[in-house]
Amino acid sequence: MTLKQLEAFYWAATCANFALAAQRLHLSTSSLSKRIAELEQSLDVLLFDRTLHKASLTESGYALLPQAVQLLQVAEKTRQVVSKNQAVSGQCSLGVGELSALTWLPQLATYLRSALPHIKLEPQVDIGSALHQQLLEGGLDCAVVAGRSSHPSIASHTIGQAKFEWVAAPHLSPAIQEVTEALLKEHPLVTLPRGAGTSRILDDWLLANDMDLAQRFTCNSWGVIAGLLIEGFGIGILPEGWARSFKRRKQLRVLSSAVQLNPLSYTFQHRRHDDRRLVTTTLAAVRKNVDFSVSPRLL
Amino acid sequence: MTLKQLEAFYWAATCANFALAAQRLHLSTSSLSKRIAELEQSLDVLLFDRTLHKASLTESGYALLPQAVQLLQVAEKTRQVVSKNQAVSGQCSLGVGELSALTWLPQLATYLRSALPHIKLEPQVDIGSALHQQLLEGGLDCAVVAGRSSHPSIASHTIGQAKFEWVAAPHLSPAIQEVTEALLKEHPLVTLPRGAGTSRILDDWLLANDMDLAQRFTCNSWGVIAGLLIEGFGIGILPEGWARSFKRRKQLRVLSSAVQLNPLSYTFQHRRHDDRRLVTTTLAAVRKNVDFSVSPRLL
DNA sequence: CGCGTTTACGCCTCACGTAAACATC
DNA sequence: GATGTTTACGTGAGGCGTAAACGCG
Repeated sequence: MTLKQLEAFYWAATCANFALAAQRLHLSTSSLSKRIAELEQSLDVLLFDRTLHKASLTESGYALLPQAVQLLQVAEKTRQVVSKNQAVSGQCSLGVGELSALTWLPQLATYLRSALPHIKLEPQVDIGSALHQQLLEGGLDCAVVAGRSSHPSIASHTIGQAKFEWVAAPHLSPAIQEVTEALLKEHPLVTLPRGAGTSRILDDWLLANDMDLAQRFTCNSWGVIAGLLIEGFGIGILPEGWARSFKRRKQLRVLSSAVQLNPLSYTFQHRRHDDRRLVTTTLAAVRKNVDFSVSPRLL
Repeated sequence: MTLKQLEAFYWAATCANFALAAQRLHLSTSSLSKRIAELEQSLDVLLFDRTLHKASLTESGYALLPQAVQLLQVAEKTRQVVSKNQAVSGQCSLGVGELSALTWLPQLATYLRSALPHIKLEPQVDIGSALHQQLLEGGLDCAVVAGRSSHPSIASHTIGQAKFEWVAAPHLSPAIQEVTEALLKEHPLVTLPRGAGTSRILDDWLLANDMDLAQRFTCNSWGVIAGLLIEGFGIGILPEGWARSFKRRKQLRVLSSAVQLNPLSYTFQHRRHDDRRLVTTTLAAVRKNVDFSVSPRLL
C-alpha cells in the first residue's frame, strides 16, 4: 500500500470515471488502472466492481474511502509542517461563471502570474450548475459559484457579493423610471437561463413584489443580454459595474424599483476533503482579487 | 514522500543507530540511508545532522517525527479497516525476564505456534532494565517487565502478578520457622541483582519490617539462586511455583513472615506509537498465557 | 459500434544488496 | 582502529505510456 495508490484510489472513487481521474493525476488510464489493481492486491480486497459498464465502489471500497481521505490529509499536513514556505505549484482548474470571467478573473490571473508563478491557472467558464457537476465528477479543482452548495462533499466559502440594477434602453418607454408590473407585461424580461445564480435574484424580487412571471427571454451569455437590452429588445438586470458603464455612455438607463434587488452571494467551492495547498492558496488569491463591482474589461 | 520512507525515518529517528533501524526493517544499512536521503530530498529538508559521530535529528526532523507517527498509525488503521481477519504475520522480538522465561514463556510459544503460526516469536531473555533499554533503542518489539515504565515513549499494560515466598534449606537453622532480623543477620540473603523487579519486592518488605539490609549475595540467574538456597548457602525468596515444587521434594522449606511479601506486577511494554497488529496480537496472546504461579518447566 | 477498463509489451527508472570509502571519535 | 554513515555499482522488479483487446450497453 503506497500513498500514490491511495491517491489514485481516491480520485478513481470520486471522479466520474477512471479516464478523468487519470487526467487529474497526469497519468494514463492504463497506469491508473494498474495502480488500483496493485492496491487491491496489496490489501487483498476488491475495491471496484467491474461487472457493470462503469467501475463502481464495492463495500470494501466504500469502507476504504474515508480512511484514504484521512491518510492523504495527514500526508498533506505532514508535507506542510516540514517544508514550510515552499513555493506552491501545480495546475489549478478553476470554474467560474461568465460574470466572474468578465469582471475580476483577468485581475486574478495577473495577480497569480506575478505573485504565485508556479500555479498554472486553467479557468473554465460555464454556468453554475455545470461547474458544480464538474466539481463532483473531478473535472475541476475549484469553482466560484453563486450561492453555497448543498452537496455534502462540496465545501463552500463565501467570497463576495454581486449587486444588480434594473436597466432599459433610453428609448424604451422613456417616461417610465421605475420597474412595474405593467412595464414587465409590455416588454420581455431578458435574462440568463434558469439554473444561473441570477435567476434566484430575479425570482426573489418577483416574489417580493408579488408579481407574476413576465415574458422571459433567456440567453446564456451576459454579452448577448447586454446587447439585447441596449437594442431595446426588453428590460432586465445587469451587474452594477456593467449598468454604470452603459449608463455613463448613455446606452442604458437605470430604473428604480420599490423593492431593492438582493445582492447575490458568491462562494468558492471545492471538494470537501481536498486540502491541497494549491486549493487553499487559490482561495486566498481569489479572495484578494474578487470584485464583482468592476466594469467588465471588454467594454 | 512515501510510506516506506516515513517508516524508515521513524525507525531511524527512534532507534539507537541506522544499523539497528535497518535490521528492524529487514533492510541493509545502505538502503535505509538512501531511503532517508530520498525523503530529505523529496521534502527538501535535512532531517538528520551527520556532522557528529552519530546521526541525530535536526529541528525539522523533530518536527516531522510526530507527523510521521500519526501518518503511519493512520496507515495501519487503514490496512486493518479494509483487510479484516487477515492473518497476522511477522517476526516479533519479545523481551522477557528469566522468571517469565522459565514459567509461562514455553506455554506462550506453544500457543502461538498453533493459534498464530505466521507470527515468528523471537524471545530475548535479560534483566528488566536491559529490556527497557532495548525497547527504547529499537532492538525489541515488546517486553514483559516488572512494574510499569515511566518513560513517555513506552506504553505499559498490566498483565499479571507474581507471588513470592521466603524459603530456606531444611537443615538451615531448622528450629526457626519465620524470617527474622536475626536470621537475616546469620545467613546471607541470596537474590537477584539490584535493578531486577524482585529487588523492589525485597526492599519493600525490608522497609515494612524496619530491617536493615542483611548481607546480600546477588546473582543474575534464578537457577543459581535456587541452587544456592538448596545448598543452604543462605535464605531468600522464590516465586511461589518454585517454592511449592522444592517444598514438595523436601529440598526447601517455606518460611512464614509477619509481613507478607507484596506480589510483583508485570506489564507488557512496547513503543507507545507502535500500533502494529503484530504487537497488539502478541499482547493478547501473552494475556492468554501468562501465569507466574506455574512450576518452572526445568524442574 | 461507443464507451470504459484491462492486458500486452517495450522502456526506463528506482530500490535493493555487496563492498568499498568516508567521517568521527 | 572502531563505529557509524554514505557512495559506487551491478542487478532485478516495478511503474510508465502506447496500442491493442476486451466487455458491457
